[in-house]
Amino acid sequence: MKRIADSTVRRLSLYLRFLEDHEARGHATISSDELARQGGTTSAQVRKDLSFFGSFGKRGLGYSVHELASRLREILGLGRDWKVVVIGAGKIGAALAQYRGFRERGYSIVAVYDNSPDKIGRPWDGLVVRDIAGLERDAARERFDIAVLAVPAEHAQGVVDRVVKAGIRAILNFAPAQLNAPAEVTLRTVNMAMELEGLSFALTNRE
Amino acid sequence: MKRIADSTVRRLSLYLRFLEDHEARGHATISSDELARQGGTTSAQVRKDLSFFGSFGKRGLGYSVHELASRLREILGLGRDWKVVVIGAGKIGAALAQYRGFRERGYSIVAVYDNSPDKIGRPWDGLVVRDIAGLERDAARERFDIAVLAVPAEHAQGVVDRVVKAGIRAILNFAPAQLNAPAEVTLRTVNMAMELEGLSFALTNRE
DNA sequence: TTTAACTTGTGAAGAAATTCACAAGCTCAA
DNA sequence: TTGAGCTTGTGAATTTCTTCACAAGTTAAA
Repeated sequence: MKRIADSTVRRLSLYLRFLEDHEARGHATISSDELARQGGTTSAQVRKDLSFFGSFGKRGLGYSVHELASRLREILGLGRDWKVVVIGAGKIGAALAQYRGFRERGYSIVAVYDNSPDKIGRPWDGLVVRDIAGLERDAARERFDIAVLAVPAEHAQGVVDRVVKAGIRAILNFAPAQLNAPAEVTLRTVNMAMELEGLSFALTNRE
Repeated sequence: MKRIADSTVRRLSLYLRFLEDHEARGHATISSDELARQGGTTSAQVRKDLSFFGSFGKRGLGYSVHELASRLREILGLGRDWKVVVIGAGKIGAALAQYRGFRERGYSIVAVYDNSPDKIGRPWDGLVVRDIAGLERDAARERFDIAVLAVPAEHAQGVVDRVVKAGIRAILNFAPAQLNAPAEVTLRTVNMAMELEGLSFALTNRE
């Protein structure tokens, strides 16, 4: 498959959100123009994004809301359940765990790890905090799909290395650190500092 | 000033992080190549990013770590304190509040708002949760710079409208919703669902 | 001083992403 | 069946972003 830009994938997520709204309201079809308006983009962009994956619309009519939503779910890998492990049983991990959209979309948090003796063994959102030392062993048996990192920046790279060794191939990192993983592992970082600095940059450099 | 791409600003944040490391280790100079290696980019990219703002290096030698860090802080608006309000006194807001890097970099959380009678008046990280109804009035007096939104998606647009009316011109949104704000307001959204779907997309569409 | 080894800053080239613009297909009403 | 009114899908054009490549400046050693 031709390489798909990250920006395209993000927009597909967005379109899916809108489609689900429309689905809930019982709308049968939607045009690229309507999707574009809601997503803050252009209709050509919407059609181009979709065109990488096939042609889902009907000329003159638009897209079947239900069918397009269904295709996007398939494209985004929402057709199955993903086993997510949270690494770091602190506040950030806890905030993530209570995020509704998580389970709703098929991401099930099946385990939580920490390295602190104070936390290991404690109950945590219906689970018990496990010792990070057992990650590789557990992963071999339980086949985790995605690791969410909510650990301090100074430990993040070490955790990534273990996660990779454990055979997990997708990582969502919340530590404010630049991390390296082999090419076959997908790593995304959400960095608060970067977002805030984007804002203060804009506030400072406004003409 | 020429419009600066978002991607450039994000990289500047990254470079600053590295420079601070090097500063702490007492390194006097650094080359674009070293910065690039750490940031996962190319030296040409580093130099190009910096060139939008001036020329800070010395040929044959590289950049003064201290001077470049200082210039980047200035560019990113880290020379002053920013007054941040958190809207939504739930778990996400709480997780944000305890994030160290926040205060360290000059972002001070000066107020927290909610609309729930259960929460209003309660202590919260050294503050007292305020009634969102008073936002506009408070903002006029206290001159808030940045609003961090940690409210349910269905309320997010309403809150944005109030925040804008209150004269705040930068918003960091954690609600999984596509929001609209006038052009003079900078709005960034961090959307967990989008990040996760980026991962499951990658896992699903790997050839 | 001279030379070798570096490194920056930046136009120009190249690649990637977005937008344009239009042929072609579909629907509906008459 | 015809025609008007929409809307898609997609090459081409355009814009934006990244990489190339090299002149010019700096350092240090001989």
